[in-house]
Amino acid sequence: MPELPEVETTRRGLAPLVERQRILSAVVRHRGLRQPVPRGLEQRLAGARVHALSRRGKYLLFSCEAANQEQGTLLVHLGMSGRLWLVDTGIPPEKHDHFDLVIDNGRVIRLRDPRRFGLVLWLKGDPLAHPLLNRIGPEPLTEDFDGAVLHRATRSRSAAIKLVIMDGHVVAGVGNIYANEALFRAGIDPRTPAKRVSRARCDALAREIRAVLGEAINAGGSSLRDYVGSDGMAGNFQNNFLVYGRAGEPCTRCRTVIRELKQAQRATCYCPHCQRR
DNA sequence: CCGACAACCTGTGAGC
DNA sequence: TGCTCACAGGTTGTCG
Repeated sequence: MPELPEVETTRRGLAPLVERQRILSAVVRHRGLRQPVPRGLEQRLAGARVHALSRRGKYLLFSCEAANQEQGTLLVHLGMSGRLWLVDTGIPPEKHDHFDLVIDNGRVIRLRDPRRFGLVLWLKGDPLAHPLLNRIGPEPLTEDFDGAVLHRATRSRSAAIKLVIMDGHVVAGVGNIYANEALFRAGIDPRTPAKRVSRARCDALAREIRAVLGEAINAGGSSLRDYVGSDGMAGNFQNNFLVYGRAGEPCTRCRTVIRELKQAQRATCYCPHCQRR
C-alpha cells in the first residue's frame, strides 16, 4: 500500500491527535509481523506519553517517554498492505487488525495489515542509531538530496537506474509507483545502467523524484485498492499517474503505447519514446 | 562492495 | 460457480 507520500499523509493525519497524548494501553493481537512484535511492548507503552510523531523513509517514529521515564521510540512500518488510522473506542477489531494504541482522548490508533510485512518495534535510546534506520539514504524532500547526491551514489552501480532509486540506502522512501513516475517525468529509460546516467540527468531525476513525491503528499497520497488515509479519506494522486498501471494506453505526452516489463519481479511501466537511455 | 534471487503473507482478479 | 495462477504499494537475508 504505502510509499512515502502515503506514510507522510498518515503521519500528518495522526500527529495532531497523538502528540502530547498519553497512551492508556496497547493491544497486540498478532505478533507475527516482519519481525515479531516484542514481548513486553504493551507494558512499555502503557502510560507512556508521545512527544512527537515523525517519519524516516517509510518508517513512522512515535517518540515516547515511558511511564518509568525511559525514553524510547515506537517504530511502525506499514509494509505492503499496512494502514494505520484512528477509530473510536468500541469499534471491534477485524481479522487483520493486529495492533491498537489506546490514547487518552478516547480513541484508538489501529494497525491493519493483511500481509503482515509491516513492523512494530520498541527502540531504546537514539532510534536513528538502530540498524533498520542508520543506513537509510537521504530524505528525498530535504536538502540532503539532490542531483549531486544521486550522481555520486550511482557511479559504482551498474544495476538499472530504477532499481537503484528504489534502494532505500541510496534515497529513502522511493517505491515502485513513484520510481516509475519520476523516471517518466525525467525522460529516462528505467533499464539504463545507473552509472551511465549523466550528471544533468541525475539533476532532472532528483528534481522529479522530489516533485512527484511532493505532489502526491499534497493530494493526500494515492489510494489503491482499499487504501484510505488516517482520517478515512482517500487520497487521489492515483488519478495523476502518467505511466504506472497504464501499460497499453497511449502516452499522455506523445501518444506512443506505454509498455510494461519486469525488473526484479516488479512491474515497470514506461514510454519507449519519451524515455531514453 | 555489488547484483540476483528467494523469502516473508494474504487477498484479489483474470482466465478457464 | 469454483478452481488455479499471477500479481500487489516493501524490505531483508543469502549466496556467488
